[in-house]
Order: sequence, then structure tokens, then C-alpha cells
Amino acid sequence: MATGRTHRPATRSRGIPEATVARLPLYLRALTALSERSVPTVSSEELAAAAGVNSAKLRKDFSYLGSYGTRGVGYDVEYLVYQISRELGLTQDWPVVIVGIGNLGAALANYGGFASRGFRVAALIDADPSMAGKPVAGIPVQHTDELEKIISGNGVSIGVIATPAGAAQQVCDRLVAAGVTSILNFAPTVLSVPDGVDVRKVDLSIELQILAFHEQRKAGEEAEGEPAAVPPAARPGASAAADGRKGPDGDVPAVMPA
Amino acid sequence: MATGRTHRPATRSRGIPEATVARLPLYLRALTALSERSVPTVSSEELAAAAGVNSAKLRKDFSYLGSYGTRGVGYDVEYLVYQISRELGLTQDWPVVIVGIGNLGAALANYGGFASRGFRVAALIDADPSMAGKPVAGIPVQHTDELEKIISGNGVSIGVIATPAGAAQQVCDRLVAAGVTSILNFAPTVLSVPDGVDVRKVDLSIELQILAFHEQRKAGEEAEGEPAAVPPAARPGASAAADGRKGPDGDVPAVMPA
DNA sequence: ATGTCTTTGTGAACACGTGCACAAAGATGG
DNA sequence: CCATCTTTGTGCACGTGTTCACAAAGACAT
Repeated sequence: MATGRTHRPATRSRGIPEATVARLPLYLRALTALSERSVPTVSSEELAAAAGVNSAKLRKDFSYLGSYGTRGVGYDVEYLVYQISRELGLTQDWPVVIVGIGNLGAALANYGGFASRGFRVAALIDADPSMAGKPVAGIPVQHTDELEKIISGNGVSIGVIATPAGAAQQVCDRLVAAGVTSILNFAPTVLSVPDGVDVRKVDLSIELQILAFHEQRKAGEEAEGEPAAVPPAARPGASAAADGRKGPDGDVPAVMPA
Repeated sequence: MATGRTHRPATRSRGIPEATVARLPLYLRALTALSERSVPTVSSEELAAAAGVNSAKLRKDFSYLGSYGTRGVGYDVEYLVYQISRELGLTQDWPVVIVGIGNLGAALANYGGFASRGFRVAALIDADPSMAGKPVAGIPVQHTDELEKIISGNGVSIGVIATPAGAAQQVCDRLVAAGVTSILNFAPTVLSVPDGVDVRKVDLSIELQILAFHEQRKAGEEAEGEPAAVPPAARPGASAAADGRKGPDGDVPAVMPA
């Protein structure tokens, strides 16, 4: 989910709808698996099942790329793998830097799926001087001071932010100033970036909260009619005693006017 | 992005649109920050800026929850924090298990944002017997054999899968069979689950691929007109020599008929 | 060749999400 | 109590995404 102010004003990027772009990697993964099993062709129905979408959607998605199928037969696996890879820009090398080598940053550095598809971890950067030189996933961590040098020296255009929330915006600004134009943000903050820079966000806590919402809904459906186990809640007085009191996280305000 | 066959057939869950639900955690985070600074009220304009959305959208989102604002003034921060928390089900405790304590699983276990909002890591589970008993983030890892016992014993309804792709579906099946109805999947696979189970997916590699697509597009715009640095690509013969050859990842098929 | 059968590619209808723009609600000052 | 000013809540129009359903393309057998 792109969050930064910038992510194409919903305009289809060169004719391919954003929703389709987001599914291409899914298709690619399914196709790669087929390719490894030396399956020569696949129908939209089969491939859709493997990718977890419905077949009409898949066909429409592919239609944006061109007419790559053969009626009565299906799609040529190898050919499609190549076309999608090319469309996604995976036929070229993408050097990536990871900033913030804590628990998460280190896990990302070790993540295999990174290297597999044209993404090469060019450098690991951390603000802690005592980390400098220490190898993580076989790559020595460098200090934040080197950030600009690393970016321009390696022609890095994609940066991954895995710092604490407080440092994220500052790191982001430096990355962008140094020439990075795509950012994958793991810090729980909204980043603001200039036009032309893409930001995508991965936020564990948000995902869990969305699940909790649905989970609660499911539970509520079973016990329908019950007015919820939760207290009726307080409506703060219009401008009255808007009493800034708050219990220690999770507690509820205790006013109850209007 | 929910992927499992199941994620409400696009039906608004009890009147609140899915897109709105996905933004509530964002608002909540911004509101919590304001609350900590003891700001009593906030306008839709200010809050929208803090959450990185536009104000009309925010007002419409809130309108699904009810009329919680005061015209001419704005929203009461404390009250709104409570209402959104309640709506998301964060006023109750959600025990969570993490399955697969590798690099990523361990990072997740250590992630602070977990505990902060009602999510409690009830157990860590791994298939490796040599991990059993070893504490990660202060919690002893338990063996997969205990999975069912742990789920039912703790009333766990949310599971996090951080195993290798190959094990994910199997783990998923066991979680579901044991009573889990919401799954956050970090493994790069499409999980299939029965109706009534929600799956959300977090996939690093997919995020990067989407960024690469846009990155490539940007680069292409600068050098407009250029027929792309990539070879024109091969169209496989209809049923002819569909020659299963493939270069070592990144190489391109070499046929060129039709 | 011709007919049958499979599967693609897409027009058209529909559902969903977004953003504008403004009326109505309420605060605030005189 | 009235006028003014601010800010919410929402009707409406528009764009995007999804799904259906079917004509046309091609494979394959006879």
C-alpha cells in the first residue's frame, strides 16, 4: 500500500492499471513454479487457481500486457515468465540499500527472496557506530555518515527503511536527497516525500488491527443481539469538561453527557 | 492485502467499507500521538495531514462510524481514540501465536508494536526440535507438536505464519483446524483456507517488484522514444518447438517465429 | 477441408472508492 | 439574540476495479 503523497494520482501507469501491476508478481511466482516443473503451457483457469485469483481477472490483466495466449491452448509458460519479468523491470539489476539493521533489518538482509529476483543488497546502513564493520548476512554494516556516498557510488534507486519510527523521516529525506526514488518503509510512520518518489509501506501492526476488526465481527455475529460486552462509551461534552483524562492505555474516558 | 479466497466477498463488513477499515489504524496512530501530547481536539484537516490522507476521505471514513465530530470545532481526540479502538476490537486482548521462528519470526517476536495494541504473543512455535525451550524475546519456543494444544489452551484466534514457503500451507491447515480464524502470512505462497477464515499477506518480494515496475517506468520516461534497452523478446511458436529451454534465470528464450 | 471443441480476449454492466463542493450545525463575539 | 465564521457530514459525479458472458481464434480429429 503506497502511502506517501505520491503514488501516481491513480493514473494508470503507462496503460497498466495499478491493481494489475500489484498482481503481476503473484502470477510470476506461480509461473516460475510451473517453469521449474517444466510445464510448457498453462490455461488461464489453472494459472488463476495457482495464483489465487479468478480467471477472468487474470485474462484481463494479461490483456494489458498484450495478446500472449493461444486460444484453445493457453499461455506459454516460459514466454510469459519473460514478458512479466520484463514488464516488472526484473531483467535488470536493482541495487538496494537497507537502513536500520536492528532485528527487522537483519532479518530482511538475510531474506533469500531478496536476491532471487534481481534485487541485490548493495549495502547495510546503521546509525550505531558499534555496528560498523560487523557483517550481517555476509555484508559489513556501514555507518549512516556514508549514506550519500553509498547511494551515488552504487547507483542505488531503491531504499528500504527499517529504522525506528522516530528516525524514519530523516533517513527518508537523506535517501531522497541522495537520489533514491523508491522507498519501502517498514517504520510505523507516514513518510512525506517529494513528487516523483514512490513509497510503499509494510506495517505489521496495521495488518493485525485489520484482522482484529474482522475477528471481532465474526465473534459478534455468533452472539448477535447482545449489545456488546464493551461499555456504552462516553460522549465528551460539546465544549464542556472535555477533561483530557485518559486511563493508562485501554482505559476509557469517563464522561457521559449529550 | 488479503489473498485467501476469503476476505468478505467485497461486501462491506457491517456497513464499514473495507478501504475505511484499512485506514482506521492509521488514524488511530495519529490520534494516539496527539493524545500523548495532550491535544484535546483536532480538525479533519489537521488529522488528515498527520495520517497522510485527504480530509474529505477522512470525514467520510468517520461518518461510517457515526457522528463523532463537532462542527466548527473538530473531533475530540480521546473520544475518537476510544471509538476507533473499540471499532477495531482493540479494547480486548488478542493472543497471537507466531509459527516459524527463523530470522523473520524472531524479528516479529521482538517487535514492540505487537504488544502495544492489545496483541499479546501467546506462544512461539517452531518445527526444529533443537529450538524447543530456547527463549526468543523472553518467550520459550515450543515444538510444532504442541500447536493444537497451545491454540485451544489459550483461545488463540490469530496466527502469524513466518515459516518457509513449503511449510506454510500445512501449518495453515493445522492452525485452522485448531480454531484459528485469522492468519497473517509472511511466507511467499498463496494459502487456501475454508470460508470464514481471513488471510492477509505480507510479501517483501512483491513490494519490491512493484517498486521496480514504477522505477523502470520513471527511467523509461526520461529516455522517451528509445525502444527500450531490452531485446524485442521471443514469441514462442504456436505449438511448434515450444522448446522448454531457459537461460539461468534472467536469460531470455531465444525463439522468434510468428 | 470442414466441423467440433477448447480457451482466449474483451465489451458492457456493475460495484467500489475517491474527491468536490456545499448546506447545515454549532461556536463565538458583540 | 443575532450575525459571522469555522468545520463537519454528505449528495453527487467520476474514475477504477471486478465480473459476466460471449464472439472469435485457433487446435485437432476426421
